[in-house]
Amino acid sequence: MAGIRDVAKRACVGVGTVSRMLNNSGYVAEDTRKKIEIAIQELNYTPNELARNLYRKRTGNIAVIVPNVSNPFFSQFIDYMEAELYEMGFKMMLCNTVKESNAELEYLDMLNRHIVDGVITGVHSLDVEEYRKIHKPIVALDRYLGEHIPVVAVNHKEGGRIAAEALIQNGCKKVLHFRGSTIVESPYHARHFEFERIMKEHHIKTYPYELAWNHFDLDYYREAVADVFSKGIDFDGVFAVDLLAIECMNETIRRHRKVPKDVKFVAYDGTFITNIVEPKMTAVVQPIEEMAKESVRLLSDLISGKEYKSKQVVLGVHLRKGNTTIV
Amino acid sequence: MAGIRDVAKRACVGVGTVSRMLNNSGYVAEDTRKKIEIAIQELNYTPNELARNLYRKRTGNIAVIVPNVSNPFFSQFIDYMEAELYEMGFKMMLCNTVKESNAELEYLDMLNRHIVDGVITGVHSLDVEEYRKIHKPIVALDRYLGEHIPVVAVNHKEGGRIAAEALIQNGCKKVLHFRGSTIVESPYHARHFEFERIMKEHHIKTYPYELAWNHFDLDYYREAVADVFSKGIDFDGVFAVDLLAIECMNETIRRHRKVPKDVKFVAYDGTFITNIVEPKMTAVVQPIEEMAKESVRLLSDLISGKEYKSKQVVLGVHLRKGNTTIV
DNA sequence: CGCCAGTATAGAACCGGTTCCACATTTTAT
DNA sequence: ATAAAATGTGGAACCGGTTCTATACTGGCG
Repeated sequence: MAGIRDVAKRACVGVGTVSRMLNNSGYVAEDTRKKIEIAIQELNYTPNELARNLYRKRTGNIAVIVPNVSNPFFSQFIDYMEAELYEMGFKMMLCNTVKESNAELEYLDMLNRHIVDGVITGVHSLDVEEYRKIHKPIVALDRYLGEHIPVVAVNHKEGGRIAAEALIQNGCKKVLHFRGSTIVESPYHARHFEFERIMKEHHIKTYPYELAWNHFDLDYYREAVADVFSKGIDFDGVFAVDLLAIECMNETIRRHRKVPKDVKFVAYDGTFITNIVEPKMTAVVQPIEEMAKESVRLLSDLISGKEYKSKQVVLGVHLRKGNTTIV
Repeated sequence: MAGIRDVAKRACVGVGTVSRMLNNSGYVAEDTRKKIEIAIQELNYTPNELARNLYRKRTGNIAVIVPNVSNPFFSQFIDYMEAELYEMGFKMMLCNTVKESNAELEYLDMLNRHIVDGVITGVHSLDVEEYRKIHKPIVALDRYLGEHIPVVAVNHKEGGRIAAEALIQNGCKKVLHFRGSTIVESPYHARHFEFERIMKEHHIKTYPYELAWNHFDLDYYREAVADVFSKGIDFDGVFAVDLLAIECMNETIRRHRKVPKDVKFVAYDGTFITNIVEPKMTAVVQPIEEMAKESVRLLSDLISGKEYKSKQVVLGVHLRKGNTTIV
């Protein structure tokens, strides 16, 4: 593999001159430039980014840590993320962490080892204390990791309110409410809290069903739905995350109850899967693209050492009406 | 940031000794080891992987190029991929290419620039000629790129046969057949070819509908379905990839035709979305996990320069019966 | 005419690791 | 006892870039 010294020798110039020409920095005479170009052509030379990065102390890589890419919420997030990072000249390193709990720590260590320039973390597993020690470019997705780490979050309280209001307007009286585990600390509790509060305010009965903290898969959701039905709970409205809401609706239909006539559904997340079921699901939509955009913005500000204005970005959610609610 | 020379100085040893200790290579006396360990602790030293990689001429990064991660087939593939690569000590660089056509070329150039050690490509866009020039570790997913590039493919012919037989056994007489673009050269044509052949053999009418080569998104599929219905095509069976089959089924249901009574559906891919629609979709299931495993195996053989046995891996598919077919 | 700013270049030093070579000391084998 | 082998170590050279310093030549201006 030809190196810059080979090019320099061939073009009868110094290595510095070749480097200056490649980077368009400093003076290079026009005919010198020509000579070097020819030498590069002849030797089929490509600069070694590794050597470059060693000197510059940066890699252009960003690690994005998520629990599970198969989940549509995360796959859409990753999709937008890659586009945003590409736009800013970064490459995306994707890290799944469901498999092992110490993987998160290992990935964070990549910051010290100069493998990545920054990390965007969307997982809720590691002890927050671990992050307190790290003073490197990190952005958290929907999770508080201490004052020094910026957060991109959604307005969960508003999300809970919107969902509650939708079900109330549809005349629901007995609402099945699947909620995230209270074991983990997360901003999303606000959504369930607000939902319950408003329901109580309107004297509407709810059946809160608490889910396990570490399961997001179809099989688990199916079990939860079976559990609910086996208990013979009678409901006319459901609030749950996309996949679970869908499973619940399918079971409802299989039991010959009409949607939305007998039972109304409001999903939370609003990923594409709420649009591929029949009837289309009414959903509180998270602004996934915005979340990706803001994450990248905050992170690149951190990396370039720029003074960023807001350490905390809270994005709004909105209701997308489908056909699982009537009004 | 402390470097290896700082550690050496602090521990009163040579840099070579520190390096040997860190890599467990060569001789290091027990008490020297202790001294160095203490120095590392005190300085909070972490080796710079960039410098290491420069010398070793490897990065431990693999680029995985897919058209679109949001697509469940690719998101599941990526999910398995990451796990496999992690297992082998690699990090995964994820590259989406739908956005720009020259992105693929740019990502391939990362091989020359020593940003990645290998590439696994699951896209069908670039001119095959481009690949012929590159003699670096590349594995193709379901695509022939010349003799020197190993391929992981599925047995599409078998897939086409299985789908055809399923629809025939269900008594379909007029089958709507969505097929991939014939512009790109790909092994998947075998599936459509075999499907059509068997249908013709059984004197069953088909409506082949050719899709654009570079669209895999819901909106495009929706358009295609609308197009078919607007043409008033009359069908009692459908063969299409997951998402498209689902869209088509939903539209069928919306037009008050019964599934599977009036129309039968067989999807191709069998990702999780075929299991979350009602009725569950009968599908020809691709062995996504195997594909990921084999891709990584082939690639790591290429990287380590090992003589690999099979340049071409063909994996089997199977039918998973859902409720969009009767028998 | 002499001085200075601008243009142009070569090559040494550096980034932070790894490996290799030279050399010293200890252990084992003959 | 002594050669040979094993153990242990320091530091130079190297990986392939970038930047900095030193040096030289040019042209414009007082």
